[in-house]
Amino acid sequence: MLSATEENYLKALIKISEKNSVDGKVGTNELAVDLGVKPATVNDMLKRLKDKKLIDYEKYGKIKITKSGKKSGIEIIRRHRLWETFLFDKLKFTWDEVHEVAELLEHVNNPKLIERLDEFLNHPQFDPHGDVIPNSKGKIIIHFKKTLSNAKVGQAVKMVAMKENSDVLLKHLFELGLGINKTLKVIKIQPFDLSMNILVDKKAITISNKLAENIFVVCKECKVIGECNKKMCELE
Amino acid sequence: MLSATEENYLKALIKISEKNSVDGKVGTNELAVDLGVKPATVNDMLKRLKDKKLIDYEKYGKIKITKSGKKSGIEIIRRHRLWETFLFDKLKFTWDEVHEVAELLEHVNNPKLIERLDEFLNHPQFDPHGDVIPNSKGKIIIHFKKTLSNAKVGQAVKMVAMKENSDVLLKHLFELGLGINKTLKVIKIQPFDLSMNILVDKKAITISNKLAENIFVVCKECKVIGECNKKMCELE
DNA sequence: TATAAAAGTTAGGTTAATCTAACAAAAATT
DNA sequence: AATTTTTGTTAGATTAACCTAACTTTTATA
Ligand SMILES: [Mn+2]
Ligand SMILES: [Mn+2]
Ligand SMILES: [Mn+2]
Ligand SMILES: [Mn+2]
Repeated sequence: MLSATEENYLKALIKISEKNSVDGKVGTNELAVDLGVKPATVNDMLKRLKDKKLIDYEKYGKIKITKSGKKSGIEIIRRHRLWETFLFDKLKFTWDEVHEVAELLEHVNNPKLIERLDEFLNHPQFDPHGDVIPNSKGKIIIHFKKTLSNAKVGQAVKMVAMKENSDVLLKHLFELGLGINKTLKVIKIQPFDLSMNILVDKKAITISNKLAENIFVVCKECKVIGECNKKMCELE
Repeated sequence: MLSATEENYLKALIKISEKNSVDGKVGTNELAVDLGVKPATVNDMLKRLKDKKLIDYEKYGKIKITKSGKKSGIEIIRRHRLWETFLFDKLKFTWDEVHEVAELLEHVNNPKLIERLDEFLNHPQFDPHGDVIPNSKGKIIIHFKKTLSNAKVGQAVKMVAMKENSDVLLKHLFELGLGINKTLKVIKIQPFDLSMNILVDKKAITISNKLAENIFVVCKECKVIGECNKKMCELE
């Protein structure tokens, strides 16, 4: 059994090692900054995590999460993102409110709860920020995401994520009636500035090329999103 | 801010003092047994709870929860019962599975979460065990519950709770198609053994007087359940 | 009422998670 | 290569929540 604190270390380790994509190794100070604690505190915890075989680590060396550590960590990320989806879809929290509450809910460890929640939410693939929700086997489906600016006239695409999570972008999208999982159909592209006329919820709107470059989409017809731009998808 | 442990002490205190209805005072050992810890541990915590003005307590004296302690405690009970309702109504957990998970979820302290959950569940008044859910002001609507055995021929009543929560009773009710919030109409009462013919979901069933004495009901017509057997309610 | 039983307290110890302050090793810069 | 900066470790404290063992007070009962 993992404590909430240990769970947070694993999440942080996964997040940072994804950023440090060279070798996926992480430093003590880096972890301390991310978790908002002192390096001495991290050092203590590293010993416990090593004992539990959740990390590989030698004194003065770099930290590397183990297979087992990653498995647990991904499970926490799954819980976090499912709760975010619940809060957004069902309880009508806004995009920027969900994270804080999910930070608490993610530590409630009951497998049946998470499976039932997943079912209740209709096995969502993305959380409200467009991040992929790992499946119940801990597998993260890799999405070959393209931006809306790659879509062609006449094409229908599904919005799956945003390039950044800033408030200005979010508010802008909200005002335009855009959001995760919405279906967009490209009506026209202006050759001059590449701005697009698109159809959302039967309403025609115009969006700039700059905005289109910040919206990740997948081909509407693709059932298996992970295989999107391989065979049938028209997005390039 | 209260820790999960402190919250559990307040819940236990409210539960036990309701049972010790003479003066509502509780002893150290009693609390220890209920919480599954040693009396010495309780003694430690009593000092902390007293410092936080959540209990009144003098050395070798009895423990009495304060106004403020009760307010917090009822808030936890509200969360617990709302989560139980969520698990039962939305995630299709069974009656006997919800408590364990709600024990964890109840400690997630976010007011907006609870208000939204309450809304999402349509402001339920009872949890899946028939216990009253305190409202957002911490008020517990007092129900003048009567057992089904008090109902008269021709009367329609709503099932609100069970006298006990045993598995045998639950299974029996389930097999008969009975459950919380179901509307029951009394068709006939056998003078010999007081067994009842009742209508549930348009189906006629027969139940023994013993069972009828274990089912709490309120008059179907009463909007304000708390005022049930005062004015309009036919139940006596 | 004296004594035994029950209830409650205290002292001293443990563990997880945090801290500060001092120190040591590794890396970067001159 | 020497020095400085950055990074990481250790020692020693603290706090909440638990424990055991010994002790004290209250209550019950012979
Ligand atoms: Mn988040
Ligand atoms: Mn967290
Ligand atoms: Mn319960
Ligand atoms: Mn609890």
